[in-house]
Amino acid sequence: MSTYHHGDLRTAVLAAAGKLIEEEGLAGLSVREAARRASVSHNAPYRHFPDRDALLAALAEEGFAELERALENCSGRQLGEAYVRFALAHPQRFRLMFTRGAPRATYERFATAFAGSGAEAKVAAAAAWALVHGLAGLILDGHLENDAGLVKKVLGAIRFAVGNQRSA
Amino acid sequence: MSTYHHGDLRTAVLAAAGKLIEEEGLAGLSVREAARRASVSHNAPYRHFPDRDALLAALAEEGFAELERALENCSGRQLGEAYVRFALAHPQRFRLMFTRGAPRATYERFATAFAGSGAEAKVAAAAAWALVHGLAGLILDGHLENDAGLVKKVLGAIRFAVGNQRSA
DNA sequence: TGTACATCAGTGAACGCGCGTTCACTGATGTAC
DNA sequence: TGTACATCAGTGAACGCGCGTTCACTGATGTAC
Repeated sequence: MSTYHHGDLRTAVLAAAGKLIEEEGLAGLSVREAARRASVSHNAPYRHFPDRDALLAALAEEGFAELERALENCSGRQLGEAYVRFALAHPQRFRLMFTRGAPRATYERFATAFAGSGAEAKVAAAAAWALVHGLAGLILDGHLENDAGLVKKVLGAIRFAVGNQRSA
Repeated sequence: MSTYHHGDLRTAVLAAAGKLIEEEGLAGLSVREAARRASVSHNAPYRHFPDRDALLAALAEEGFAELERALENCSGRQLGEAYVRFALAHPQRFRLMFTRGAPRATYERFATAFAGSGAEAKVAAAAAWALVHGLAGLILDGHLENDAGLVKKVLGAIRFAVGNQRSA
C-alpha cells in the first residue's frame, strides 16, 4: 500500500492542528508541527492551505460549525450551558474562534432564543450571550471555578427585563 | 548630557511594550522591539526583566493596578461600565491580563458590590463579573457593537436574584 | 577635595532556533485514444 | 486492453527572518578613604 498520496490530508492536518492548538496554544501552532503530526512532509499542507493564516481560518470555521451543532435544539438555560460546555471542551479553539472569526450563526441562536423582535429583545440576547461568553472565559482562564454547578447557579440567578421573560 | 545610563529604563521599556502590544498584539510583542522603541540596545531590557515572560508578567500586573484604579469608588452599574471601558481602552492588555494573571483584587470588587456574604451573593458576584467580562470580550472582538449605549442597556436589562438587589 | 575602586546599567557581536515559504522535483492517479 | 499523457499531491533542500538569550565588554555613578 502506497502512502504517497494521503487521500484526505486536509482533514488530517486540520485534526492535527486542532489537537496541537489545545496542547500548545495559538503561538505553538505551526504549519510544520501540524504536518509532522499528520506524518507528512513539512510543506505538504501547503497543497491544502495557502498559508498558516488559512489554516487558522479553517480551524475557526470548523469550530463554529461544531458550536452550532452543540447549540442545536437548545434553548433557555440549556443554551447557555451548552455554550460554556463547548468552550471548556476546546479552550484554545474557542479563543481562536472569537479572536478572528465571525460567529454570525451563533449570535442568531441567542437572538432567536428571545422571542420578541424589538429593541428590548435584542438587548436581552446580547446580555445572555455576554453572560455565558464571560462565564466561559473566566472559567477557562482559571478565574472562576465551575464547582458545585456554578454555571447553572449563575444562569439561574439572572433575570432579563424583557417583556417575554425567558432566562438564558 | 550623557545617555549611557537611561535612568528609568524599566518604566520606559514597560511603556514601550504597552504601546507595542496594542499595536501588534501579543505575538508581535518582542523584547527586541520594545528595546528599539525605548531607544536602547536590544538586550538592555534584560537588566530589568529576566526574560520575555517577566516582561509580560509586569505588563499584566501593571494592567491590574490600572484596572483597580479605574474601578475604585465605583459600584453598581458604574462598576460594570468602568470595567468595559477599561477593556475597550486597552484590548490587548486586557486579554493578556486575564490570559496569564490572577485578578484577585478585581474579583473582590465584584464580590463586595453584592452586600450579602452568603452563597447567593457569591453567585451574583460571579454573574455580574461574567456579564461585564463577556460584554467586553465580545465588543472588543467585534461581535457586538457598543452602539447606542449597548453596555448601559445590557446592564440595565439584568436583574440578579439575590436578597439584596443591586444591579451591577 | 581628590583618588581608587566597586557596582552595575548599558553595548554590540554572536549563537542557535524553528519558523513560513519557495523551489524544482517525483511519483501516483485517472483519462483520452 | 494497452499506452501516452496531463494533473497534481506529495517530497526534500534551501532561503531568509526575527527572535530570545548569552557573552565579554565599556563607561557612568557613587562611595570609602
